Amino acid sequence: MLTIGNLAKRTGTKVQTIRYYEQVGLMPEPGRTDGGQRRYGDAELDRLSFIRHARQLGFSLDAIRELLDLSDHPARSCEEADAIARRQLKQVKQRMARLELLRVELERMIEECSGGQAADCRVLEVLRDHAECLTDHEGIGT
Amino acid sequence: MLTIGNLAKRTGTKVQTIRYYEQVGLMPEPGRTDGGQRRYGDAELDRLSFIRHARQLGFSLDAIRELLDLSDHPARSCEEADAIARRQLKQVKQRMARLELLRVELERMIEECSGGQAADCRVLEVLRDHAECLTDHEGIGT
DNA sequence: CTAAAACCTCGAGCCACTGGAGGTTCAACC
DNA sequence: GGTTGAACCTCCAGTGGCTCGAGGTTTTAG
Ligand SMILES: [Zn+2]
Ligand SMILES: [Zn+2]
Ligand SMILES: [Zn+2]
Ligand SMILES: [Zn+2]
Repeated sequence: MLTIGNLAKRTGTKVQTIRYYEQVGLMPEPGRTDGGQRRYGDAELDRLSFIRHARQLGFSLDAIRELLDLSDHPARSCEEADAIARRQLKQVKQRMARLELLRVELERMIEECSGGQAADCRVLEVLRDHAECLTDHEGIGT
Repeated sequence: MLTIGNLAKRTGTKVQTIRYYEQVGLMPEPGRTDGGQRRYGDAELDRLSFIRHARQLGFSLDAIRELLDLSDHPARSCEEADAIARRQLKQVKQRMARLELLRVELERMIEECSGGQAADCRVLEVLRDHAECLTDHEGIGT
């Protein structure tokens, strides 16, 4: 029987995160001691490892919920699992493509700035005027 | 004089976002009509365009605050602006590197799955056991 | 003058955690 | 068996960067 702290250590998770997963229904409510502390068994260790691994691969908690559900029903078709993974891959590729555009623009403006006063800063100039950019950047951020 | 709606249209921003920027001190408190509605001039148009463009390039609102400050003080050195841009570039590169690792793992597990039952799904197998992965993925998500 | 489009404020919700306050339980040691 | 201190508990708030909705007011075109 594992305490929540030991489960956390074994899976590289924070204690609060485990309680959060329980709260949102990703982890089951575990058994408790007479004093009310959580105690976990091997099934929960496996489940949390699965969740953490899927998170590291970028899956959302909603996606993980579905994946766990499929993993719990071995007789079902794996079509859905594959579809989730393909969606995830597509998203990753899209993000990479957008980041690549950002990289190019950032590198260019940094390279072109020769220092001095803010008035002549190439970085600030480009930010003030998108016409200085080579590419469009639809969407924001990431 | 621009209404908030027109300013929004011209910059590709949502009205609520403009109000949010005002709330967090990125946009100044504009003039108001007698009835209390916001009215903007060209300075605000420029400022919001700057903010939006910087957001498209992935800068955080905090970074943008500093960049705006420098842009407002042309006599200052541009060292700091360049440093902010370099930090941003570094972050972009790091994210791309991490996404590339995810891409490889996702592609591999999708390719190796030959369909059928969830019991034999390669996607689920890999999620259950990180030993099936080729790379480590420190950090989570993105 | 009326109708409807656009504006206003305030509050909550999103994702996936993370941190803290204030209190209780457990385990090890003497 | 008692003491200590680490680990646990619940509940609440905050993060970033918006986004939406309710319920009400102002503006503007016809
Ligand atoms: Zn510069
Ligand atoms: Zn641009
Ligand atoms: Zn499969
Ligand atoms: Zn792995």
